[in-house]
Amino acid sequence: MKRLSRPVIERLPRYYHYLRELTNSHNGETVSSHQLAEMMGIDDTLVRRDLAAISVRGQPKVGYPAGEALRTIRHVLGLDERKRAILVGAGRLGGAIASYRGFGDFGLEIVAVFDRAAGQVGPELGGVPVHPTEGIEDFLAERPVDFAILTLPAEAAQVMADRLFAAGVRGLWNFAPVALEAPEGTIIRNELLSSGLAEISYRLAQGNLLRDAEDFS
Amino acid sequence: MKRLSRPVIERLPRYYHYLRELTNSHNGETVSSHQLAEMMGIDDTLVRRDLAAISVRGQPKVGYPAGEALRTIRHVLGLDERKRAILVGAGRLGGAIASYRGFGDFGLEIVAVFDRAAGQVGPELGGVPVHPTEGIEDFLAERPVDFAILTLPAEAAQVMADRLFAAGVRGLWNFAPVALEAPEGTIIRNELLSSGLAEISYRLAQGNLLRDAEDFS
DNA sequence: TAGATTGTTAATCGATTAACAATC
DNA sequence: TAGATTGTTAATCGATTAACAATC
Repeated sequence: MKRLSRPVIERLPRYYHYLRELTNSHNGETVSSHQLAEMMGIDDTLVRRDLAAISVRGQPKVGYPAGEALRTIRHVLGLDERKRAILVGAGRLGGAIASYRGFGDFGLEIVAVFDRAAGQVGPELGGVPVHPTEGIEDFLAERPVDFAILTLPAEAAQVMADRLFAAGVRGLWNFAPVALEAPEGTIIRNELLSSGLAEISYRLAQGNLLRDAEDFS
Repeated sequence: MKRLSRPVIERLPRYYHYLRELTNSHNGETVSSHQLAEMMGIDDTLVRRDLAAISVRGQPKVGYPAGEALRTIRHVLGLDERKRAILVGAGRLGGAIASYRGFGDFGLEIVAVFDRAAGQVGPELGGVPVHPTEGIEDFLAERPVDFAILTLPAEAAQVMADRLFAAGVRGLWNFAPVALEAPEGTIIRNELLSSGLAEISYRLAQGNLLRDAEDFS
């Protein structure tokens, strides 16, 4: 398969979301590009183009097979592969992520939590064992992971990121409110939640309260 | 000022972030488009274009005034205006957001937290008073807010969103893992955290570990 | 068959980048 | 002045949408 463009990659989880809704409400054997387009707030040509890009074929006059589309998206995004991760920083946000069960559907398995003050956190967080930060390197040497989730304060984030990459971590899902640098050959996704707040602020300030198709991100 | 395009709006918080770093490390009186471009991982022409769009003028041979650029972005994004919000859903994620102080720099003031089981949460969360959900309408009638932050489970989210909009809320910052519908004339931003996970999953699956300028979102 | 819907090519649109003149 | 950097116009690039033929 050709490498997908960024816009397509960003739409796939949304297709996935809506297709799941459709297939749950058992009237969802097939779905037309028009239906999906309406749910997504985009043009139906774009839906057909996206589905073609991941080789989901429809039938004229009938539509697309919803279940197959769902499975294909799962596969293309790699959601059907287990991804082992550690979480660093057992603050409130870290606790929320460690406890949230929904990521399991996306193949995520958090195998350990690390915190400077592990003792104060307790032996487990969201059912995951908590260890002191010092032990990260040893842990990773024995049990490598696919990526790390970073939920530390801004000040501590870059240092920890460097440490993690040095210890062989290949990817980082960063929730610290700072844009982190990653070395060549690794992947990083910075979730700057304040960007969302900035957008809301801008739109409120503009008095631009009209909702458009782009409200989903 | 002309209405800004979505890509520009998404870059402004990042400029803001880097400009703040620069001005903190006191060698930051002026900054060149080249410097900013490097930090952002984008072309320097784009930086000049963006700054021009918000009427920040530079001086040939010198660069752009960092402090002024910072203030202008604050103003354009409306970060210098106080935004009053309520937070609905005092789970772990809600607690993390209510407790996080950094949003204050963006003008956010969370004035109340609501939860179905307010009694179990306690009288305060992150220093904000906690009330039972039943009281939302009365509260908003007396003390209107600019928007609401939603940190509920997926099942409860749409019903609560409808309730909030009916009670006159004009904007919604939604962290529930579901894309919510908003009525005409209101704004909504859905933070689907699982989209970030999907992207990481895809990139790991592709073995595409090369970091590019797009790693920031 | 007629009608609906897919699949794809061509046109459009918008954002980014290249080129370069203006300017301090 | 010479050189560096801005500001802007033109070119390019990529994504979306329009048009429409193919097809069940």
